[in-house]
Amino acid sequence: MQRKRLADMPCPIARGLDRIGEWWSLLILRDALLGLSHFDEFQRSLGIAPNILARRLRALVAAGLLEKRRYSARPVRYAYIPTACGRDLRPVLLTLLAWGNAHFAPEGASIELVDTVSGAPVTPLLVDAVTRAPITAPAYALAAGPAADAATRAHLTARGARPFDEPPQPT
Amino acid sequence: MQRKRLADMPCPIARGLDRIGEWWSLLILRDALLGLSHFDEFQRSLGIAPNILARRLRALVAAGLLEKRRYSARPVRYAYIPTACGRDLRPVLLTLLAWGNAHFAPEGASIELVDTVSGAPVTPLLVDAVTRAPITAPAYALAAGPAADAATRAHLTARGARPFDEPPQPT
DNA sequence: CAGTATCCTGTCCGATACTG
DNA sequence: CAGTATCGGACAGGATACTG
Repeated sequence: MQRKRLADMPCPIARGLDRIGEWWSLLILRDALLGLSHFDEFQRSLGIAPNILARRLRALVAAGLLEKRRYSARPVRYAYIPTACGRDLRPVLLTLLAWGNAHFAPEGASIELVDTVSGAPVTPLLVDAVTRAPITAPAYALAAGPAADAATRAHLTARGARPFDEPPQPT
Repeated sequence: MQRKRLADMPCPIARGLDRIGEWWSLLILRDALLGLSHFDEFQRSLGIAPNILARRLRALVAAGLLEKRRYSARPVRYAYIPTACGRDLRPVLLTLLAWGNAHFAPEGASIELVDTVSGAPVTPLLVDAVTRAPITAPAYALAAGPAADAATRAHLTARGARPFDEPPQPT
């Protein structure tokens, strides 16, 4: 067993990672969400070897994040379009982008999220979809869900529904 | 060149990926944000080999996501605490968690985000931090920032500030 | 243009044994 | 308990050549 099966873990983060764990996958998805759909568009944009790109595209299609759609009969040509599942990854990409800009772009952002009307840069914020309250500790926490197994339940409750990131207490 | 240097790419997503690209990293961060801090806590929680855990912890400390803090003098013992940068990863983890629950948990969620007061499950939503408007296409888009190089700028403007995920047009 | 077919290398990771 | 030291296997990824 070279690699533990991420998809078998109960944690939804691990399950998600199983689909996008290879570091090309998210970059391909990023480009696909930007509107790229043809093989050579990805290739030029990413500078990726063709065999690797083919492999990753196949995996993403198999994982249900991309859809292979024929757009030309002769010669046979396929476009790779994000599925609903793939499009739902957008918030993940955007938070990741914000994080990268905040911490690893000392010279300023090279790509940023903007309001298309005003053109002004936008800071994304994660809130409760219902109350619109920012999701911060300790008002929100991770807890065992209905399908949690005993181990997961014990793991979470042992820590008393820890808020998931409260400031570390000084030791 | 066996692997392109993710950190050298202009895209903030790629830069971020460079820090958390190995699939253990996010799981370790997840546990660290849940409050785990000792070597054997991570080891038990993840079922990871000790040498790998040591390597990943070292990398995470080097990347500035974790801080190594001595909590015992004899024997010398260290705790691994998320830094501010590591804590800022929380929204990424939470959106990833929501995505995993939405798409890869057919039997229901095993771990979910809850309101600590009511105990009710919470759906996270990404909004504009200022206006609190949900970030959806085409009102928001990715655009070249102040530090964008010519290639990046061309790449983005060539598509006319594509909304980053508008529904694929039927072909 | 859109891939496929080979070959190769790096390294992530697992297993295990060992140490202060 | 908190790691380090070795060893080996699997595979992601790179380079390149080739095909309809």
